Amino acid sequence: MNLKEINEVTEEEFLKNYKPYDYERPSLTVDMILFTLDDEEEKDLKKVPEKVLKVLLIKRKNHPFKNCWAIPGGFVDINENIEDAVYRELKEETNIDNVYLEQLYTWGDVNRDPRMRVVSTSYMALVNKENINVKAGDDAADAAWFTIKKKIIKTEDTKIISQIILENVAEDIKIVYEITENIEIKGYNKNSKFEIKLIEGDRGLAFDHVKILNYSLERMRNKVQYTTIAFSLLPKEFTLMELQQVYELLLGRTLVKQNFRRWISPMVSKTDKVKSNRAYRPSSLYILNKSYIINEIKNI
Amino acid sequence: MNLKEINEVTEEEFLKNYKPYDYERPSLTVDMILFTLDDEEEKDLKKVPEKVLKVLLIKRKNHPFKNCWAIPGGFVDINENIEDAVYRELKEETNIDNVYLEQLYTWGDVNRDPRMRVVSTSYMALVNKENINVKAGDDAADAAWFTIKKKIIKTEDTKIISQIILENVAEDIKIVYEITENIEIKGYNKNSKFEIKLIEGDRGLAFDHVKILNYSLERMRNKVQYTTIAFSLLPKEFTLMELQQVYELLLGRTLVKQNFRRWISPMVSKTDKVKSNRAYRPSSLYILNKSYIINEIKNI
DNA sequence: CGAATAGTGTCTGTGAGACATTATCGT
DNA sequence: ACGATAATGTCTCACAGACACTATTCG
Repeated sequence: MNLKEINEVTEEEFLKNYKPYDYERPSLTVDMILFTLDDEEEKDLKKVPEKVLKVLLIKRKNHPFKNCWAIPGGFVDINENIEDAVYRELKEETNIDNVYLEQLYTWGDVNRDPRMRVVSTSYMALVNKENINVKAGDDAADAAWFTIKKKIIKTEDTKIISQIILENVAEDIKIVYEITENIEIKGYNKNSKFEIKLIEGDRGLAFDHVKILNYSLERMRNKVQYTTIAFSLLPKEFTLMELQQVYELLLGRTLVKQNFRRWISPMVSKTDKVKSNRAYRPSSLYILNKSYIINEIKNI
Repeated sequence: MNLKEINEVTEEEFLKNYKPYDYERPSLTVDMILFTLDDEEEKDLKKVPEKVLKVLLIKRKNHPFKNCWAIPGGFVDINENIEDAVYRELKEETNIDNVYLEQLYTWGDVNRDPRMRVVSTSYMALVNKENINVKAGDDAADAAWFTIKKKIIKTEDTKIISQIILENVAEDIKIVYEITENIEIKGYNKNSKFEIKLIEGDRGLAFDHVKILNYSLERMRNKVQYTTIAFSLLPKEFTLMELQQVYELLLGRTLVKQNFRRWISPMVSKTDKVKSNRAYRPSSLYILNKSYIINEIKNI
């Protein structure tokens, strides 16, 4: 044993005497982007109601961004895993329990929050509206589902201009953002910079929450193509037409009926129930074959 | 104006008087998983050298996990964006500058670090070894490239057993972990739990770094299929055989030559240079067409 | 010349896209 | 009967997989 080793402390001793340096640390929060599906009003009984995508927002009752709408979330406790925090917050603000929350991204810019340094890890879930029951949390004056749409306005080589439209008819709120995505090449990857501008609505969303919503829409559009998350938006039993509507909504393009059915057919099973409350031939209800949740599905 | 509104403070006043509550906060670090490609020794001039994937690890010179190998990284400063921190650390430990670092995941379990609560956001980059020059940072006694391989041992319905093998011949180190992935269904998503066991080597990697490496290998395998990141591992000019080797290595399966060439052909352009230092017909060097970096490529 | 890779040609089956047709419901 | 969707059928074209063959280099 040489001199150096004699002078060394063991890991046990080191940890016993360890005092964290007294430097400042960021606060850590979690955000949950909850998406759900809803039927648009349709009086004509001969037509299938259109589906719309909705996102859960809360109205902040405290400063900063008082009275602005925001993505629900909260602080992570020092003795709490991040995962546990997000499931706790989810349970506090809705009654949801058995949902899969997927970690999306961690937002760590210095000036995200005007109060202090706050780093936020965002999670996303797709839920069936019938299963949940939203209640406002501590920091929320109100909670409401907003329809969310992303419209592509213009695409160039390295620039994409789009709009994010958030709307709640009951509250009479419409918020429209214009998002300019500038694509840079860094090495062999693309790296986008976003410019965000509020173009309609009295006030925008709190913090950098538009950016987070935009990111989660993109992630969802990708995931929908090779997983079965789209099914989370529908009840256990659904018609193939409803399922197709969901895919069209999430992908942002129309699909040819028979081709969609051919693609989806190995994943679903027909039940002996039918849905028949409208002025056309009733359609069979289908369920998802469980094995397809585990294995990645073929690209649509 | 009602009584409530009279009593309200403005956001400006609120922020001026805001004192952060004195609760404990986690420390925040970044980890960088750097992958590169290397030729395996091949004396037979008639054969093309095999490619191996390598990952950069540093040897910790302080407690905890003193003398264990670890993923390079460091603390995020309170006045520093997370992104800036990871690029700063990258520059400090290597001389890399113009690489794209992709955020992977944020690890937030309470007991990740025996000293205190540390939350870590990990980033990944694929680099060409020729462009970089690794130097050990402050907390690192040493830095070295380890070959990394993931072998599937057994796959069942909801359980996958694999091994992660890390090796450095110069340092005479071989570390093997067995990873058992238990797949659960949560809603319409899969949710994996991992059991990790060191089965070869004097000591394992520091902290939860095997878990992070495992995650990044999976992410890379996915990304390789619809982006051009594989090209980051090669020099600007490469042969189609080298490129195929990279794809085979990252995907973990062999590809048929002509099919691979047909698939890759729209993405690359032949230069008028050739590579000819071995005992067989020289091969043309190719370059990637820049437009394919931006647009997503077709699935392989 | 031999042993290896470079590079091209081509057959085949699968499956996506598109279009067409019949069946069935409520009004 | 009408207007809508349900459900099935089928033609075509693109392309992935597989295999075969020739060309070229260095030792």
